[in-house]
Amino acid sequence: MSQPSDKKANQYGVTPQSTDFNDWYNEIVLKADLADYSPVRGAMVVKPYGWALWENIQKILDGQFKATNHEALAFPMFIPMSFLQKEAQHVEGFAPELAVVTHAGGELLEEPLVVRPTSETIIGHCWAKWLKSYRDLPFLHYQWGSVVRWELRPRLFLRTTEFYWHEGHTAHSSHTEAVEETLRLLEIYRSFARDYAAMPVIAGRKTDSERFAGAVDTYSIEAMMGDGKALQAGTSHYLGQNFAKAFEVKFQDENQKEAFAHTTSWAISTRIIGGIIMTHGDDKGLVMPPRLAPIQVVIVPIYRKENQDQMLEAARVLGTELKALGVRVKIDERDGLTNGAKYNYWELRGVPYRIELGPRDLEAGNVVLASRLGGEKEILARGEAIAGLPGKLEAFQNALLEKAETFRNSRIKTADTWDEFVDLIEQGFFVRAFHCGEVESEKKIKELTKATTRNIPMDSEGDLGAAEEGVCVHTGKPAAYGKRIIFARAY
RNA sequence: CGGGGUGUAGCGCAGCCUGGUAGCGCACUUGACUGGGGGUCAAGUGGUCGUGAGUUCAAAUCUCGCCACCCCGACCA
Repeated sequence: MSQPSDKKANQYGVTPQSTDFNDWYNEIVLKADLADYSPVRGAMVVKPYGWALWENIQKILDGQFKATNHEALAFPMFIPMSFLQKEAQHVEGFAPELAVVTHAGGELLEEPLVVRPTSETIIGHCWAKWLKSYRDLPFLHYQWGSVVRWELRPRLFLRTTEFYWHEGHTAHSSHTEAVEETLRLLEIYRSFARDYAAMPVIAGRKTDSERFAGAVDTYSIEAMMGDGKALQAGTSHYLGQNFAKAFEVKFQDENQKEAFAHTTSWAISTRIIGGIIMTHGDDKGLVMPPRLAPIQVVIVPIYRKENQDQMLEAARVLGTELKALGVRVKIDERDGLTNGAKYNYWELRGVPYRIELGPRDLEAGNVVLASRLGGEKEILARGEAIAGLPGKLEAFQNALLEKAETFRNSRIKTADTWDEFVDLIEQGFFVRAFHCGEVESEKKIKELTKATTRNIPMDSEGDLGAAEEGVCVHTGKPAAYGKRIIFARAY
């Protein structure tokens, strides 16, 4: 662990966000014990604390999938190379980043196997076998697993060679139903990000150039990181009949006619952990949203040698009472560290609340409560503190969301002229602007400003999605989409 | 692949110019003292100096090749 003597590090041993946001991010991930580098470039090791966070994310999302009648299953990680080639856009999109197995069992394989970059193709293949009648539909499937994309510039959590996710795949008899499904998942993602990760996101449809390889429409939730850059935190795709036609996913409909299924796919990956870090983290380290935090409250017993056993025991009893209320508690029983070192240790790891329990408190029947969001430490009567903690955790959750929302709202601006647009992007804002919808123009904008279209906000996004007419901020042509869209530099 | 940079203990670095057989801080181990915001003292563990070759009595240090990693750009959940 680096010390305050490090060149760029602050008193907490971390490069401040304002000095270098990227360095800050990398250091936090490593020092907070979320992940580590592996011997393979770009492939990360997720450490227990990071995985515990991911497990909490999985639990919530998995519950929501099941509540909407989806079924979990598992497809293999190896896909015949020829499958990828069946959907033209798809192979074009993924070819550069495929990892391919050419040898197995000591022999050259007749057909190379792709390590799945995503599973639309192999699932399409299987569905074709399973689907006979409209009565079989819909297929509402999803799987938890990992996929491999040979990225050129990996970053812990944000862009790793192998990453963990769930991928949902559904097949429907009608266009309408498939589109409903696509939007249903977008809403599940939006509310998950907001209500659990405390990340305010903009739900919207992607423009042509940002669409998933092989999709008819791609929807995303876009979050704003602490440096103003955008992070695509989840996607939901309406695939139309593209994959159904490539894999002959067809059935006999009510009118005894042969029809192709309409399919969707959707995903949230471990990337969202990077999003949580960069949305809430500060110069002391992580700040975990309580609803996802592996540890919600840490108890630091304060003692001297002569009362060590007594204080540890008191801490354990307190911990047990909190656990009984459903609070995720950790007791820091490590000896030989000063209290200050422990405080910093848990603050770096973003634990929302810390209870200090010392001899004076024990005698007076009090505890000291400190919030990761700062402010004065509170001295509370023991019983009151215990009973009040679940409520405080909720309040903490809300405060985090509010903080993130205030920050985000202050960094979304509207531009009507090109000069304005460039200036705002340069300053790191999300920019609402009209666009003509031409892919060439999007490319040019990216070249000139490094900004891309994030999405076309849904009508439900309030002012951000309000209907409005205007002319393209880049070409001056009439605007497409009937509203302003979001531009930003992105991860 | 293009541009830049770095490889010396787990991490961060010094030593290299001017060759003489490796050092500092943190971490780690042991003990004592300490203990309400990153403690003190003492004693320790840990390195074929990225790799191969060359020059030399002698190479972390000089020469040449190779490799790896990091940062910036194109790609992306």
